[in-house]
Amino acid sequence: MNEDRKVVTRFAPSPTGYLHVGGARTALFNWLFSRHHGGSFILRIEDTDQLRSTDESTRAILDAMEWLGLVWDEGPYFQAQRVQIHRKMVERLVETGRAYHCTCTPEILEEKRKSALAEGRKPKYDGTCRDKRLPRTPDSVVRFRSPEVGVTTLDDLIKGTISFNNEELDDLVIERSDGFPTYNFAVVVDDAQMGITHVIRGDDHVNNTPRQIQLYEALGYEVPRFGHVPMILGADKARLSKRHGATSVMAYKEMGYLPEALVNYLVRLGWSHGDQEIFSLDELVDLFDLGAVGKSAAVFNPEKLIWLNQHYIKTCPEDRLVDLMKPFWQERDLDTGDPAFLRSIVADLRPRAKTLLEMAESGVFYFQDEVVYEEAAAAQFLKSEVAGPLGDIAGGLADVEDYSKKGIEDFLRKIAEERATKLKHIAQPLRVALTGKTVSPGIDEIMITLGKKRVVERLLRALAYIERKGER
RNA sequence: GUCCCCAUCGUCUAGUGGCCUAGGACACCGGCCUUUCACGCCGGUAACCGGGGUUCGACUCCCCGUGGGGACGCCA
Repeated sequence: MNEDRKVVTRFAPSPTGYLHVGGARTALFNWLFSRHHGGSFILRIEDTDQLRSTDESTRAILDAMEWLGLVWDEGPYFQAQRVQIHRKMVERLVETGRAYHCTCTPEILEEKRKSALAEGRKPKYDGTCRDKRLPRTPDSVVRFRSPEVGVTTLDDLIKGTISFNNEELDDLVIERSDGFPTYNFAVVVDDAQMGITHVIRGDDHVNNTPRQIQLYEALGYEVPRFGHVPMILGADKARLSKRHGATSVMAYKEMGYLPEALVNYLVRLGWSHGDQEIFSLDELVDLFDLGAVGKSAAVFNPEKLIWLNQHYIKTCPEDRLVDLMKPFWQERDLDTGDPAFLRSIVADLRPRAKTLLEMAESGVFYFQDEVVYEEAAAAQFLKSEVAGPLGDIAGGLADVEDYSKKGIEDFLRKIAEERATKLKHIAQPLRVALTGKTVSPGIDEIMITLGKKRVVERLLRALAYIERKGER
């Protein structure tokens, strides 16, 4: 093929479910490849399976693509709307003798398949109708007349050269009895007519490729370059599926992952650039190429994704992080109306959060003036002996002029000293009084974020709680 | 079963015949910091699937085995 032609790639999902992480990685590689080479990227929905395709799935896939930032230059095109074109091309093959009508029933075919498997043979169409020159009938399908001898060679951009003996390949169906083209045919016609120069897809398609190459040739099309990316496996090395955990891209959004974390994680599953782990999208566009994609399957490792997510939470611009967090708190009916308050909360929470969801949950106490005490925390720390120091804090806070981390720490240390105890002994009770929990951001950070007024209110509530408990 | 692909720490990977006493990252284990939890910092455990070749020299090249994955649909 002409090497100086502009690169055109595509992602062609079938709308039979959500976008899963494997598909997302394929889309990402296509997107990066075209961007890197200054080409364009097309989205095509392969909906020729009328039974399983749904509009909801299409919508879900588009949403996920957008969330990941994989914007397409053309499309989405819908394959089912192109059936007239496909039929015309099928007709052309029939006319030239490269395809023929077949009336074998699915039942008979299935039987033959089973017995072939049982006898240890490779199941192949036996060519019953190949030379019968049958006319089209309501139940007939169209099969491609594939060469019986010779070798078809694939020069894969990732896997290298792969050869197939043509005798391994049988006469595949290219048009179903319902008049719709099958995948292997439609994909060839569409890729060729849309000018796709590089077909980058999962390596579960390797075995389809020689058939497709034969179709390109029979149709008189230029054969594109292929790059087959290895599969993503679960922890047990089996193909990644729901039983390994979340596989839907949008599920990761809901679990509080940042799109850049998922993108960074997925790109490193199979691709690398020396020892570098963190990549911005711009860097990826600059650095990505198929030559650095590995040949072997990779195990999906949620731990590393979490680490990346944590990294991106730590480095995300504050305003954006606040915007990302809002929906998580609004979902919990919390008041997100005070921008300064939110910014401060987010600043407290972000260094210790793995996901936005976790961040949202751990920050709920900021919004609740009536702090809910965890039972064990209250039992251990809200006891009568801490009423003294907590009372001192509540009473003395108004006079603290330097209400900063430093000033607050000095103030608390002074109270500890006066009470002849150590800061650590009053820190936990104070933490429980302010948050209801034993684990939280730093006391000083919380006090600044909450402000003196709320801190005093919470302390008074805690003192009342201690008193009530003492009476029982 | 047949065909196709793959094979470096538990995981993701660097490595393209001498730079390897095999590097980085996640996870894990210690230590430091400390008002909890994290963050951070410092340190540690841990791998070239096996066997034959080729070569002065193999993680790197070839063959065989083994293991894993994929395909074998009127699904894509």
